[in-house]
Amino acid sequence: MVVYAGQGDPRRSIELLWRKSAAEHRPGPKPGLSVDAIVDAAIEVADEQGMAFSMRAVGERLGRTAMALYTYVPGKNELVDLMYDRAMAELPGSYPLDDGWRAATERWARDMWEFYSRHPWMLQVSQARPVLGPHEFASIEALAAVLVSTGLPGRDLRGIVGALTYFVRGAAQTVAEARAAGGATGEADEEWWYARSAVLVEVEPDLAKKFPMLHLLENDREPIDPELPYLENDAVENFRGGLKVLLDGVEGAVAKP
Amino acid sequence: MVVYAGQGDPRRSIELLWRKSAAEHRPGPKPGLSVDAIVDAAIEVADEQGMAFSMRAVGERLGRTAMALYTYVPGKNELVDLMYDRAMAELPGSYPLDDGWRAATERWARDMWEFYSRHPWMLQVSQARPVLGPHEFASIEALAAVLVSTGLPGRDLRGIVGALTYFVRGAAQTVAEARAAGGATGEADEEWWYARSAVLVEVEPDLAKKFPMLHLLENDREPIDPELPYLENDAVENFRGGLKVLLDGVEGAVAKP
DNA sequence: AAATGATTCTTTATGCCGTAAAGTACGGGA
DNA sequence: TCCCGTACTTTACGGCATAAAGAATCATTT
Repeated sequence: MVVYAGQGDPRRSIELLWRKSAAEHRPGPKPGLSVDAIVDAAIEVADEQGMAFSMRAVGERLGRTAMALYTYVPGKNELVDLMYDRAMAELPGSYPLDDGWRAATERWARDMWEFYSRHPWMLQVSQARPVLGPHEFASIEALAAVLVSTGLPGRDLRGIVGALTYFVRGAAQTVAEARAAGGATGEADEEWWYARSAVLVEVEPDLAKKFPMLHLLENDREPIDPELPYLENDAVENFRGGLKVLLDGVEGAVAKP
Repeated sequence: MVVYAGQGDPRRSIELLWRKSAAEHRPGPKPGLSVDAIVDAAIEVADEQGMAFSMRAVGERLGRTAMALYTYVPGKNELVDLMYDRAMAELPGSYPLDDGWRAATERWARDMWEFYSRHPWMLQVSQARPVLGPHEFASIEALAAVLVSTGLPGRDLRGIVGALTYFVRGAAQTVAEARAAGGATGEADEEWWYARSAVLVEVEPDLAKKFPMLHLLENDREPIDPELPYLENDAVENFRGGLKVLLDGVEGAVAKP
């Protein structure tokens, strides 16, 4: 399930994100919950069960029914926006530039990678439209500050920010989904590959001859961390290699204006 | 909704993908449908309604109930795998290298961009594990052939393939989801921004001062195609700029081994 | 002190979804 | 002609988000 940002009433959504609600409440029972408590609980549930968590599950974790949440939050979409921005608060607001923009950008990429490992459901929140919460702004600001220090004009930087963001998200998504798929079926990567490659050669014996370039791509594979499962090793290797190429490209732009 | 590849019975799934089912059917009524007819109908529905299409909707398009599909296809997951591989058949199996690998790669990127525009639901099929269908293989083979021609070793190429793929998918996702979100609510980008920026300045008047680097990023914006909505122009600009930087990085690797 | 009415939270219900299970109608082989 | 596997429908189940209505609570007004 992909969740699209900001579809409800704009005023209500943004005031919730920036916590600008009037805190007064006179009559009636005292509120036993709060937006923050709900958001935190929802993040916990999503970390465990993925984006397909249910309002029931969040309510249960708080000892309430699903409908109780609707007192504090207009709906699931808005709750996801709040979760998104709340999680972003974990990310650094700035990166030291002592070792130059490249080291800082690498640091940013690693932080993002680990962040998405902790909160894989974040990768399923649509990027089409920003959530417009305070921590989302802060997180983009941190990367922007690093890249502005290259001296490149905004026109170039926008493409670079996009490329870096897409790249990190894509790489993180691959491992996240591998873990989710493996976790869901309890099937490790090795078993998965074993079962399928057996059928594959049976069904298409000339696979290697039909797609020779693919086989060339598989050369020189060196295990990085034998503790990690197959696909994760792949992903880590690809992440490092891809990031290097990307940053080389940026370096080229910085050198020759 | 994100759909994970290959979770069912491996033999059944792969034989379906490669269309290796025994075609004999003796007793009983003649089949009125076929796997291909179902897959084509499902793609049509998904093109219109996105990945959250329902089995009922696909059945209706074929004049059947949802359950009729289960005679041909084990479940929705397997159907999505089939749709994925079927759609991939639209992509070229090879790219001419007459103008060099860079021109060919740019062509590939543009093809992918347009492909994802036609079939945005493809972006929601998990990339963690390959579908292992014939057209998926062919499509990766095409890009691999282009990149192998650079002479770079497989170790480098895997990272580059990843970076290119993540980048194109990410860029395409941004427009695809913008269109989907706009289409769902009938809200154009301009209106969306207008409503939200008004509330935003009201809620946080010092936004520009709090995030100064973000504002630097917004410099020098030039409209590319005034026909396109706001966010799509952005996306096209970012796509071109990001791809340039990425390919510059590859060029650096090719020049200096 | 009692009544009012806003507020929290639960209960119930609606209409989606994928798909399991059971039933019906068809038609080739014995 | 009967048999039985096949194509397809009907019905049903459990799960989802959430609308609507009711119960319980408590600051404020009378």
